[in-house]
Amino acid sequence: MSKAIQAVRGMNDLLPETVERWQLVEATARDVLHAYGYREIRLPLLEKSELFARSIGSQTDIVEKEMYSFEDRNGDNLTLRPEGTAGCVRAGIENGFLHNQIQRLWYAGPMFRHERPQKGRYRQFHQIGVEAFGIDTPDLDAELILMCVRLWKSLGLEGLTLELNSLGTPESRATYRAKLTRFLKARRDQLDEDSLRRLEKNPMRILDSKNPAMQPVIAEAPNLHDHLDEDSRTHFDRLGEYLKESGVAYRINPRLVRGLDYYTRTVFEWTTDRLGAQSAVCAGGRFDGLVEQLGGRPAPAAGFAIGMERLVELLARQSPSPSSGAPEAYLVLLGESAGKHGLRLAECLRNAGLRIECHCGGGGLKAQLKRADRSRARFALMLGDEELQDNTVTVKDMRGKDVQVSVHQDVLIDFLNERTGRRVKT
RNA sequence: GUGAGCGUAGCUCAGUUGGUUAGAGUCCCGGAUUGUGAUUCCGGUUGUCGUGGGUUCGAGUCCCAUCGCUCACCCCA
Repeated sequence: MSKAIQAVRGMNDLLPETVERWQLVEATARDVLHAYGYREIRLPLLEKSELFARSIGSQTDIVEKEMYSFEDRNGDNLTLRPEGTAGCVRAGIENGFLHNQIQRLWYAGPMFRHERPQKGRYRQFHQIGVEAFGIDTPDLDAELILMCVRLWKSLGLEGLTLELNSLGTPESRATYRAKLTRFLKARRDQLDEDSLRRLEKNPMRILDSKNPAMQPVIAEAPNLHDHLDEDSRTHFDRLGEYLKESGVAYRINPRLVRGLDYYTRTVFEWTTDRLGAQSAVCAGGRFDGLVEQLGGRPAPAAGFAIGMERLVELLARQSPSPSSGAPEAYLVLLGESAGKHGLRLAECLRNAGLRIECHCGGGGLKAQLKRADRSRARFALMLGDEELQDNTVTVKDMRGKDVQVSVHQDVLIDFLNERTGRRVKT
């Protein structure tokens, strides 16, 4: 045996058992999003590297050290997308559908970040992203959150907490940031190593520190909310009213800081305490300046992204795995002539919409029934010399009590439809 | 990028103070009167003990390096 090749670190295979749960989440999400008038958009995995530097921010960790960037054969600097918003905005500007218009869009797919893998964090991970353009009022912010609530409910998800904050406008944020930096610099000696590093690059992150020793300093630090501009404050208050009106519980977290530079005003995060350190399952906010920043006519926008791996993991630990996709019946074929007849019979059943797994490779009845069992099929259909003589099939219920009946091939479809409850027989 | 823990059969793991040909369960294959699965019983296949070096008469076990995995920090969905 030659040496086996391993998958790239942090890039996982999703095996069939897992995929079934993913498909359930994807289908549910699609239905919910469509219920709000959001339309799917499909975007490239590769973009010019500059797009991310200009949107996410050149000083952010994502752009500075986590992107999969390379030069292609033309010498263009390209990057595997680390998130979806930038590409979506780029596509909107390029295709002209943001120009003075309202758009509600969603997409799903893999994102790539070169981080150290740990629970809930992988180098290839998947997001469902939602973006709405052209609306600057907080009713949109509320709609996005209500959409999340509906999705959690549809999936039967429990234990998620909504955290809310407002970052204000770029101007009010800059003022606050300067004030915070002055405050922290005066207390340099009380800051830990991480915070000293963040002091220059992203001082607001210090407020989010997990280090207990930092808490006294953080408690005294100036509050972002006291520095919000008038419009941002009204916007935030109105969002709160909408949510109360809709019965959505939330917690205001003035320390909630998003890591991407383009966020303005509303930011939110759905978190759980059941997934270890990577607790954010869904997060988003407003990015009113991004369209203009990327070269489009100014247009307000807001959106969020769901971390699929985290959501699926959360779902997995609270409900047993769904068993969709199992065939309705497994066709057991005994002998040469049954083999020939069997392929035709299987096609016939599939024409009627049934999922049929047909035995291949010969073998005795015992071995074939064993496979029938493992296929998760409800029924085993046995076809041998005896059945061929009188045009019947022996139908064995693999899941119920040991019931076995002989059914004429002419009425087999009706029989199976009725027994599997696929359709009510007329 | 930093730290900690762990690498023994396809999978889950055991393996005494270093001491013969390295074990269990599971999975897979076959059998228990010819065409009846899942349950039970019997039999069988499966290992460069992650990799490379060192210590030793002798290393799965001790030491060093390296690779990989996991979790946490950081970061974020």
